[in-house]
Amino acid sequence: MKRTARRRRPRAEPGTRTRLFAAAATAFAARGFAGANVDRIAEAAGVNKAMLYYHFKSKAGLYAEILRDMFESVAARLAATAPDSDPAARIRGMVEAIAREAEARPHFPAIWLREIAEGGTHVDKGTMAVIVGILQHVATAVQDGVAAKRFRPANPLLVQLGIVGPVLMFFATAPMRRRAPSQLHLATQLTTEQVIAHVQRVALLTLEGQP
Amino acid sequence: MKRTARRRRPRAEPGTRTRLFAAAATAFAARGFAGANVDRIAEAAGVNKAMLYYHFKSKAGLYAEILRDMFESVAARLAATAPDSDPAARIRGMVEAIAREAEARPHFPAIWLREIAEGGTHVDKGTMAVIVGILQHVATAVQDGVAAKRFRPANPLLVQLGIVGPVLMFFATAPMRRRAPSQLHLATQLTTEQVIAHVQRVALLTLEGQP
DNA sequence: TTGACTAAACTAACCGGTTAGTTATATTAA
DNA sequence: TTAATATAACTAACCGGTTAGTTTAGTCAA
Repeated sequence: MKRTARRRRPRAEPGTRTRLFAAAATAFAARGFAGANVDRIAEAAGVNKAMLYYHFKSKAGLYAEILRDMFESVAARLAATAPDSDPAARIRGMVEAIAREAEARPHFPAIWLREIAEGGTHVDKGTMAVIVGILQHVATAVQDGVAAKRFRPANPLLVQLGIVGPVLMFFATAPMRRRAPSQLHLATQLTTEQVIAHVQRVALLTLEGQP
Repeated sequence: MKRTARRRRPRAEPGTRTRLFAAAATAFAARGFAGANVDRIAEAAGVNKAMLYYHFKSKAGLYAEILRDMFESVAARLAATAPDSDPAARIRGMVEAIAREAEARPHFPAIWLREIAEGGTHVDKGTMAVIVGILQHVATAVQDGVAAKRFRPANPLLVQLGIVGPVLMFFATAPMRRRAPSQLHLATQLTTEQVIAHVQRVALLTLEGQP
């Protein structure tokens, strides 16, 4: 039995691969790698499941591609902020890169938090190199700032955590805060700009302030 | 619903229930709710799978118990720090409560990060109340500090994120850092005390410092 | 007797992944 | 011009294995 006229996919619509990618990113963010279901991903993308295996190697391969894509995008944002600018500007740039990425790709914070919880099990070597590069960006900014006597000595790891932690948590907890009891004013609307400004201020206060 | 009376027979080994609880917490932290496997949890606890369903309602019920237990423990730690102490001490107490909990129950940070990523899907009403109480502790400390003109006005959510984010991330990323390339000195040994001191300092610097 | 437990079989649903076959479009050979 | 062919994109149906959860039958100690 023929169905009613097979829909012609207009050029304007994103391709099957792109739609699968987006649907998978949403599913992985919401349910995790093990919790996400390839049948439902395909359904959400409006294609047959076999197409997922036509365009991607496997569920794990698709996930790995999403991971790499995420971090390469962050690295690209970082590269856009002049790497030779002064240390404080580089710290601010890091905060902004993470926050803008989280805004542009809503699946980014949740997937990243999950990957941390899982000990980076799905992070392949290439992706790990990208991540290391991103963190290195912060570490060298701190080092340069200390060398220029603009920053007081600080453990780079603590600075990284002080930036990535709050920013990721802010975006990742958004769905939860919406469900939280309203008596607690956790749901207060905060703009991305306010979060960026706050984390930038805290990071630099820590680095520039007195002990 | 009747809770089984906790009359444990004196035995050298920890009870079956306790071992199941511990094995499940480890599995849920490492693999997430969907990724964890009840057969393997039972095997890790050294008991038959049927015992899991004898002691707990279901996989979801077991997970919910672990969640509640985690947050009740944090709340208990917080309650131990005099709630009428000065605002700065209460902020410091929050940092310490989270960090000590993470140290005492290694599954705590990973499970909590996953639950955030999942939008609190598994958090029941009672557990949510405990969580709200914990966050409220920070919010009122900020309010009191502002009222006493010891703190400058600050969004409570940003203060909470600035404490919980870095501390959770520090402990949760530990397994990942161990696997990270050694050229990056991310694996530098930081003690819990150092992390506590740093996050306390940053939080109070933000609240007490000048704009 | 009863509560705590072992061992193992069982089920119904679900999962990731494969397969054989179909359709649309473009290319090429006569 | 047109018929044969190539190729990419697609589908329905299926497959073997795994999963949470149940059940049955029996052990053991207080």
